[in-house]
Amino acid sequence: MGKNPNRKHAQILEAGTRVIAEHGYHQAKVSDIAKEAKVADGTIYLYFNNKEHILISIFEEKMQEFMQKLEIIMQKDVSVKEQLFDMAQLQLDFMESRPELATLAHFELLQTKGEIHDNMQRILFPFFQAVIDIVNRGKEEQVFSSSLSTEIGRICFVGILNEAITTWVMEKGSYSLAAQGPVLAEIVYQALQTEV
Amino acid sequence: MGKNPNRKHAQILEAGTRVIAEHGYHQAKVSDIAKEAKVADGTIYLYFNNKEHILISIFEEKMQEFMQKLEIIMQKDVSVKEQLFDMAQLQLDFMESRPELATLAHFELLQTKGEIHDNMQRILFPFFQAVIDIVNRGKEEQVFSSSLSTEIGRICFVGILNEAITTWVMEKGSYSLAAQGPVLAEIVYQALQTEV
Amino acid sequence: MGKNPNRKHAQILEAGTRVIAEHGYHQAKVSDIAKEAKVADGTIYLYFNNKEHILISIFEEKMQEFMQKLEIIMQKDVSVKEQLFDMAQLQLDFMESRPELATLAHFELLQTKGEIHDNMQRILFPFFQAVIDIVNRGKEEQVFSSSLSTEIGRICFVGILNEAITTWVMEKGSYSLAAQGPVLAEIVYQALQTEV
Amino acid sequence: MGKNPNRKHAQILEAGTRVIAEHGYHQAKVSDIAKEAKVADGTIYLYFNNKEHILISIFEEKMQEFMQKLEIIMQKDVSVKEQLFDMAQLQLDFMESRPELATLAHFELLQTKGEIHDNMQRILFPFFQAVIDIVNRGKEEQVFSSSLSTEIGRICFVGILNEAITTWVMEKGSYSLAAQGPVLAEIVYQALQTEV
DNA sequence: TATGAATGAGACTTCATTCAT
DNA sequence: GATGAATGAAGTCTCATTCAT
Repeated sequence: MGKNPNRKHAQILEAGTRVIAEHGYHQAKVSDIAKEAKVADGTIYLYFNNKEHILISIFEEKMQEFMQKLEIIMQKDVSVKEQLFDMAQLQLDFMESRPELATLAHFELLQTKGEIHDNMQRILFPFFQAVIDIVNRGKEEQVFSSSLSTEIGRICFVGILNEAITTWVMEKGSYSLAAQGPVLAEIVYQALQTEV
Repeated sequence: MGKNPNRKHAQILEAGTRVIAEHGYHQAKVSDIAKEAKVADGTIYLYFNNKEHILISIFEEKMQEFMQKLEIIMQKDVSVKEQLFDMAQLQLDFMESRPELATLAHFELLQTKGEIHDNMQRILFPFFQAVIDIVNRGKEEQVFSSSLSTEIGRICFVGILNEAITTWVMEKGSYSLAAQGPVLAEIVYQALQTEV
Repeated sequence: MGKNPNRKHAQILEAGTRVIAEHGYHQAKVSDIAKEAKVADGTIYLYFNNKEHILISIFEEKMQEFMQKLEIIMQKDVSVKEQLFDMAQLQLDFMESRPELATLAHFELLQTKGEIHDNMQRILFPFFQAVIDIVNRGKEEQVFSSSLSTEIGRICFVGILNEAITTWVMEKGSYSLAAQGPVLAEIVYQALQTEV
Repeated sequence: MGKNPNRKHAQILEAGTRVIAEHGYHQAKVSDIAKEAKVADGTIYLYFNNKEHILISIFEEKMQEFMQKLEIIMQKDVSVKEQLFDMAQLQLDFMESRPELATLAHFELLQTKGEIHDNMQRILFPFFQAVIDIVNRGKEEQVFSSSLSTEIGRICFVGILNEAITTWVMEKGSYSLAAQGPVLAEIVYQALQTEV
């Protein structure tokens, strides 16, 4: 009665997310993850090559889920403004419902080299690309300033939302992150119109 | 030849900055820092209680230096716009001239608990306060939207500059960060006028 | 399709011989032997008590096969010289056709205590006895020196052939071992005539 | 008062020799060696890169000692017979005074691949070369048969002495190994005269 | 002050063995 | 009998910290 065949895989991933989010990657012991997942230490290694692989897998899986939702938004035939608002809202909603992920998401910033870094970059790439796409579309449709480089546009979008999420994490989710969506989106929308 | 009495203290701090910036805090070995500082392993512990304290001291010292420069700007009797531009420029200039610090600066994001986190928050607090002050002044002088909360204003400023710095670090400083100052400041300035 | 009832037993033994000969006993994983034998890990334990017993069983079985051939030679009514030549040739032929066994055969040297050692000694005993018998017969028939102890005689025979086999294993069987039979036997025959 | 600077190095090597000889390399735990050497586990790693390196170092050091004695014999201006007798006697004397080494010496036979094997081969090479030299000299001086290949000659010498040593180890040194020197040397001397 | 050899707790990972199916 | 997922004990190695000199 092993239930779902990869039930254990999911259990470990969930446990890993909780433990790493709480203690940080380096403080998180594999045996803690095992205990949290209610499996033996060795069982971890039936599903993951090593500790690093757990972290990367968590990130990859969550990001996949996020990207699926993002792609639906990206394919909608709506105005730039509406799309940008939807994107921002999605990001905040997603993080609010998975606060551990919000904590993990900043991990890559630290890893300026090594396998973890490379994988994080790889995994984040499609998201960055989506932001670049919406900025470019806005510039083409002349709702955004053509005097701003696309990269600077991406920095605005990502930076404002990231800082909002980080702040919320620091405050341990004591208020609604999602409720800030419209305001933050409006600010980004206005920022991208800056003529320089 | 001991020169200055706390010559060693400075040596260790500089060495620590380089080693931690290169490998990350957890990968940095105390013995590596000692070697880089050209002192014995044990000497480190004459100046610092433990490894954590090296990190905190680095951060504290650099931030002190930064805050001194920032205070000069804050006390100037100039327009809100000029002050905000000066603040942004200072931050970018400072980071470009100390790329290791830029790398370290994001460390606190990871530490959601523990002594490091608490100290980082304490050290960053005066800077955040300065940003809050300029936002408030702008709102009072009605150059910024009064419909934006001050905290959201702070998020805009900090988020956009942080992301610009992070991106520059990731690209290993392959372009001039300081040169982006005017554009980024202009964007922040515009963003803060958003009516919601 | 179970064919022979102890078909699996033989499969595992053959697989064990290959895997242990290739990697050595300690490096050989039970799961590798299972994979090579195309059975499940757990199946191994239906036929063998533990990993050690696989090794002992391999040795025992191969030695049994060898001893059957040796006994035929021992019962032939031929001269001491002919019998000694036949014995040497058999040993080399046998090893050349089972190079994995040659590798395993030296294992006992390592185990100066423990269950493996005791079993190896037990298994090798009949072979040593056969060598002792031929030496004794030679001494009785006065073709070998009576001034040599039988044990020293045994050491000559076993030592020379063993070293020849070991060398051949080290050279990864790049030449014919069996072809050295007549020369090596001649040397042993002469050595056993040494008066001291 | 650290006494000799590499006192610890020697302590660990001696402890390693004892522990590995008793339990075998794979059964010997690094922590056992540390305990036997009366140092902390971590101290081992100040002097050796890893467990393998301990084994190789033991072998290398003992072999160096042996080779120094052997070289003295090799340079004496004596007859082939006398030199061969001296070589055999040295080997037996050396092993009898270091029974642990005798146990270790056979280890290389097992390691048909890997770093240990390569190092053992490298370390044993000079000894094999010395045996080859004496065999060649005997052939040149026509005291040994010219119809025997040098390699076969080496096999005789090494094989007979090895088996004598192994047997003595198995019997746990219950008799004098060195006392067998003259007899064994005589046998080897005679064996090398075999015409084929 | 300064040194750096020594410590030893603790982490990750492996793998022989078990047992529910 | 057969399976193979799961177990968990055990071992190697690291590195922050100490302390005798």
